[in-house]
Amino acid sequence: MHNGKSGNLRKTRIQQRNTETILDAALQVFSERGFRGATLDQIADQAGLSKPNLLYYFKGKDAIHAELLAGLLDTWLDPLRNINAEDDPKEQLLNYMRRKLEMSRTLPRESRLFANEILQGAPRMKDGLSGELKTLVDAKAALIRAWSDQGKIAKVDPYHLIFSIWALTQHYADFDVQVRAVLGGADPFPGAEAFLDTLFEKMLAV
Amino acid sequence: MHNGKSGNLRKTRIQQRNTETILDAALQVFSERGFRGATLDQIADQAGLSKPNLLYYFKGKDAIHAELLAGLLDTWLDPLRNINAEDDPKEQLLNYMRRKLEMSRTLPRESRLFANEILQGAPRMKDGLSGELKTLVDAKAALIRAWSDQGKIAKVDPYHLIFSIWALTQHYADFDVQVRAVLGGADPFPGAEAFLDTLFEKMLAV
DNA sequence: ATATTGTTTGACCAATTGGTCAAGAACACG
DNA sequence: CGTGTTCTTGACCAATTGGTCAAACAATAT
Repeated sequence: MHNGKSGNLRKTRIQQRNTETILDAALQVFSERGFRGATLDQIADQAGLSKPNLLYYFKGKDAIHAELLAGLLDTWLDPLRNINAEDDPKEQLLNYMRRKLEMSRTLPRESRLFANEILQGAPRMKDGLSGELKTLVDAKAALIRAWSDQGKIAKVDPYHLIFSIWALTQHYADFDVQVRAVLGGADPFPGAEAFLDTLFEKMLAV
Repeated sequence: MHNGKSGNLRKTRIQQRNTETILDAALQVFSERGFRGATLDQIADQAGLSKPNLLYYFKGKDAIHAELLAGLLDTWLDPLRNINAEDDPKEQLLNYMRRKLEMSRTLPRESRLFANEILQGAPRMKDGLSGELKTLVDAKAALIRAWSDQGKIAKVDPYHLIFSIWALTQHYADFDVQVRAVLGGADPFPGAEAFLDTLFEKMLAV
């Protein structure tokens, strides 16, 4: 029986293993070629399976892509959720930045998958952006604004502060080729962390 | 006679007009769908020409894309070239940031074309990155480092400073959909300019 | 063992798409 | 005008690619 996109309650060991293999292969290929640039043959190749076998586990190219995107926004926003009214403001914002930078280092494929989707106008994620994303950012921006007003951090536009964290950290995953070309191939992350630490210290200091 | 990619010494008025129309249409389509996501039919449509007519002026899809990329890196790096040893350091860096932000506002298609190319691993631009780009950045980074050492600006890693300018400004063009979704559709640029001005003031202050 | 269910694939389609070509339409110019 | 050149396009190809299907091949349960 064809079970397609239904939850992750896979029946057999084989199903579990193969869906994981396929999703990992698809993440690889989609992230480096974009949705339309990726072919089922490439994904099948990368997964070490035949194309019809791929389509035994997923209804189609769109379904694979959709499943990858489904969890992505959530994963991506998770660090932002941890920001709360109780803990130290500056420390939390620095930590958020650090976690995002860490994600660029350890999950570059996910970052590029996301970047590809946004670059193309987010045709399969628009809802998530103006719904889940906006709601969460609005809430955290209000919190940051309060900190600003109370003099706990410098006066900054909370929205652009959040954008700057996204831009600065994701840049190292999304523009990796360019960064490494300029640095002559050296690992950018140690330098990036030091730079961003100092930068955000200065930005937020009252 | 087929004149293809040869310089821009077009013969007739018609050739001049049509090559321009095609390149503009191609910029539009490539920037919003990526190289492989774009089709000749879409470009022809956008240009108001037939597909064979497109191919009368350009040798193929690659040739159109190549011609667009050819000038792009140059245009993109132009503001950086203006940084010199004579004028005021902080003022120049602020100006560079402002010009890059301005380019994100007025040339978002070019920014996205560039982003697309880098995201895919820069298959058609690698040489430019490790050649022209690296050389220029190395030179300007040395200059910035000197300013740092002389106490004319704060102590900052010049490479990551440059990366931060790219990341922060291009983000508003490349992630436009996301930014506008969060802001509820409002124009991000006025706020961005104010935010980035303050940010770079603080970053560079001795 | 054997029937049942789950998995895999070679052989095929139909649609899309980059590109060709010959012939017609528009244009330049003596 | 007339004629050679430039421009334009409808009709086609061949290759790629997302997707199907029946038949073969494993696993598992009884």
